[in-house]
Amino acid sequence: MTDTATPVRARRPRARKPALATKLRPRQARAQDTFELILETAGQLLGRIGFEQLTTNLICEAAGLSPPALYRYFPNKYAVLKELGDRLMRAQDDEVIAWADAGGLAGATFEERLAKSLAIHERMVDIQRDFPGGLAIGRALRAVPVLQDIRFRSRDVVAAHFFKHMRALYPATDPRRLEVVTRMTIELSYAAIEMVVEEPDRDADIINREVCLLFAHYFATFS
Amino acid sequence: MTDTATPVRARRPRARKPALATKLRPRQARAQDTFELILETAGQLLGRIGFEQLTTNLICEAAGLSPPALYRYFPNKYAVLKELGDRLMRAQDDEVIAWADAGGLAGATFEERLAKSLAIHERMVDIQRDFPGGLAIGRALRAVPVLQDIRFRSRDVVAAHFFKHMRALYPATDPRRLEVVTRMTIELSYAAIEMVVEEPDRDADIINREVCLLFAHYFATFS
DNA sequence: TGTACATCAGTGAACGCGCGTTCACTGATGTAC
DNA sequence: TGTACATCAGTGAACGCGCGTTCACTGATGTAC
Repeated sequence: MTDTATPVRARRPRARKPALATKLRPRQARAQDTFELILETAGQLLGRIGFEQLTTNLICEAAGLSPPALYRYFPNKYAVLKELGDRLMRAQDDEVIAWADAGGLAGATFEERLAKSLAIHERMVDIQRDFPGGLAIGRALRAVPVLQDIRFRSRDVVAAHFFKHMRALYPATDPRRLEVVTRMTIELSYAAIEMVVEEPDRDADIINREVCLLFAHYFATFS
Repeated sequence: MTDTATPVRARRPRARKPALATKLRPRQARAQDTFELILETAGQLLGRIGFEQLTTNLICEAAGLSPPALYRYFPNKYAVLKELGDRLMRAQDDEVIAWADAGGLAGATFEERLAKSLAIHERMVDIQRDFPGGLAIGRALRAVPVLQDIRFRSRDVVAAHFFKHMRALYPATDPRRLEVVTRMTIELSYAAIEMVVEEPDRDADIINREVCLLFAHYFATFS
């Protein structure tokens, strides 16, 4: 006879996928303020304690709100992180796509191309640096499985725009190679931006410049 | 009169610094196996669920151990992560330092330098890919405040070795610039390695090659 | 222009769960003689 | 070579805390007439 008691089912260690969508959107001005306060507080906390220590209760306490106020808008802390991540990515994407569409990748001389890419690179650094908890958010987007899609999608959108321009600029290059090169460049740019953001200021300028030099010399070999 | 009740002290949201050192080192063969089992299980779980969902109880359950067995060796889960991070970094550092000390950065021709750097790059990718949870560990080293020092120290050690060789190879370059360039290159290499590890195989080879091309063309401008 | 009502926004207090951790213990291994 | 003892290794069971979350409620804002 088998044991009549229900056998202990080993809990399957799988990544639970928490809901990420915001719940109610605020309708009144007061509610909009609360919504923004939650995000800003979360961003600041994130920068100080890292996203792993971040809890909904802590956000509420630091924002001077009661927990149900947060739960009115966000189902859990991942939804807060997602909203922050979306905003950071969108802020950077909008800027860099506009730059590319305005011919940022093109340039008659090496110096012109270098100057243009340096300008956008510094702009990206500024955006991430000024965003509350920007560095921590960027890292969370890498490290938290449920948030990774945000980063991938952002990268893909930017890559698609870049690729369009790259093909026009380097028509003799194998498109497949060019596509991978574009994605790789964007990925490394993200890494460089994060490096600069966490770097003491005295080195930041050198790194910015050298990263752009690195890419410029590389692309000079394309045709 | 002030209230006699102790005022509620707002908890200061600061990153608590958990102890990271391992406690007892295993002495008997059986204990050594347990120690390794904990690390291997943690690595595998990490790859599946991410380090935020990782708990000591979960590691124990998956390893078929009781919690006190883990606590015999590790004071908390960060100590487990630290040990994993140390091992991954050490595995990569040892290899890349040996490569540099054997003249990996030098080469008579562009092609020779390219081939050498491609070889070490692929080796790094293999190490991280074969390491259980390697990708997740790499990300945890970036994203978890208490673990960041491991990555920084690793990067600095490698950078110091590289710099020694770089100065010899490019004596006409401002040492300060060369130092920053070295660190930046290493940082971007890490990012590229992570990108390749998470990339579908078909693109991995292209990315590997292009990253090395990127660096090779850049360094070709130094003297 | 005021009033009644509907809806929106936020609170106080508590809950259950599971995480990190520990206690008192048993069993396994090593060693002195 | 066997035995007694010390130390090492791991278990079962439980703990307290705090996290995520919810309930029933009050107060604020908007709107129909």
